[in-house]
Amino acid sequence: MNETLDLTIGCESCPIKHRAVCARCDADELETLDGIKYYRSFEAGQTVIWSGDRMEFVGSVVSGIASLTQTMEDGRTQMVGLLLPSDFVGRPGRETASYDVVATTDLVMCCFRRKPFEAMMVETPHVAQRLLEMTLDELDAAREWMLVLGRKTAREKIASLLSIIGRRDASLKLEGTIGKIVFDLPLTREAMADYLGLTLETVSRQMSALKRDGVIELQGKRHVTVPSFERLMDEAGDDADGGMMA
Amino acid sequence: MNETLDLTIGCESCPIKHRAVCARCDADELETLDGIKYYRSFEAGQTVIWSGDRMEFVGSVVSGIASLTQTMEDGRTQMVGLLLPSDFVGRPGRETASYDVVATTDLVMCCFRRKPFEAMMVETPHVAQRLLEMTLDELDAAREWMLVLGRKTAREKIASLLSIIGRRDASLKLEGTIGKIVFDLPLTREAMADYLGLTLETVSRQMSALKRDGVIELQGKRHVTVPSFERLMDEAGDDADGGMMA
DNA sequence: ACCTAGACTTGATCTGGGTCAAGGGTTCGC
DNA sequence: GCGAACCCTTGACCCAGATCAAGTCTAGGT
Repeated sequence: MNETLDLTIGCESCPIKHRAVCARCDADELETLDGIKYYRSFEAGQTVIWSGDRMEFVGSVVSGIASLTQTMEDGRTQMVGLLLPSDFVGRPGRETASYDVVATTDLVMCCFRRKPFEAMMVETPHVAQRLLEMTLDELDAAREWMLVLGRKTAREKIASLLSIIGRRDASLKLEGTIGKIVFDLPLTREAMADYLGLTLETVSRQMSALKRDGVIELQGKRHVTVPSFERLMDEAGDDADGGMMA
Repeated sequence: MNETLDLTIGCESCPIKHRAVCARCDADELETLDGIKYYRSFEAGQTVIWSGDRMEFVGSVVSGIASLTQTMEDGRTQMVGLLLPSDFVGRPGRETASYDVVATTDLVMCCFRRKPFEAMMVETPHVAQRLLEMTLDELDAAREWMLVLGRKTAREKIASLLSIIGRRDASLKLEGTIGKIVFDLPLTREAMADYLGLTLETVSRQMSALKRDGVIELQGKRHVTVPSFERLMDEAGDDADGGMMA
């Protein structure tokens, strides 16, 4: 786990310990990255980059949450990815962005100018390999989400989202308590709806239903307690260990 | 375009001209691949590999169509990817398969034993980089599909699927006629439903509706003529050049 | 203290697509 | 030529989730 993090593309001073240091070859790539990396901060609601814009940088999320969204001309929007701290943003080798990237909460990103980053990738194969692993993980996540979008009921969708956020949050805090999990929802009801392919009213109703049925407890609108994670997974319709393999 | 194909992982005798030859460095990797590659044939309906099984090989589709599907315990299934000739199958670096891979039509695959293939990847960085590009393309496709699954109506879903298959098919045949497109549907109504998150009855009804409205013509059940590709794209709800960028 | 705005909840009603059911067409083996 | 197995179509009905419409709750701002 820690060894994997060490191979993540990132930077020295991030609160999340992830650096472009390769455990295998003992080289420190930070040297080659210096001068091309910089930080960018965004307020909640700000757009980081618009779909179709020229992409000047790649980078990773340091703190906060960003989301990838696609919008149709008539305004229907679908969130196609949730970027949590340590997630990579951008696509080496492509000139323009394919989706809108929006700061869902206040957000800090660690960026690298794209061209020099691509050059470095060619010279340091293990960075490309690490990037491949990360991309394959994202692909798996996207495909798991396709099952959620295509076949699950509203209640199962909510439970799936809560279990993903809960798991990520718990593992970041290293408090992998079996059973009980506590976390703050970083998304508005509307953002949840956009991620799940629902309306915000349906999200609200199903949250109330899950609360009524004792699957979750709510302190305020955003603070969630899950008394039994197994129960939540069950509601999500996943087999018990489904997401643990990733 | 041709240069890209030359970099695709593949083999010498495939009907599709794709080989692991690197245009950049003039090396021919086939040499290192010999002895670890082999062919496998499957009949329509056969399962290539089950989710959770140990993955002994990676490879690419030579002819026919395979699909990646996920199934819930109660039998609901969602197709999460469609593999057309030249598409890569498998995940270097992972021991077990994440989805069922099913032969949708008769299928021939060109396979490489996974371990030696992984070893080769480490030694020949440009293969890893080509694989990264392909994976990023797949990720884009998966995310585009999330919009289809989450926000589009049944009619738009059908139109989206037809435009994807039609485009792929037309570009393979190099008959990129502007406007009119003719192709054979390689999927049953049920497979279409599984891909679109619909029931087969709804697929059938919407196909009839598109036919009634002159968006498509049907000769038999599977042979499709699209008189105006622009019209089809319009029905799909994409902006006109949406899928062309990929 | 009061006002406003954004985030959320809840109710009433409507509808797109699911479900159930009854066919039709083709292709196979016998 | 006949049944059987698929694959596909069409109709009738139903329901989960969308839509429309009031509200409530909370945090700021003045």
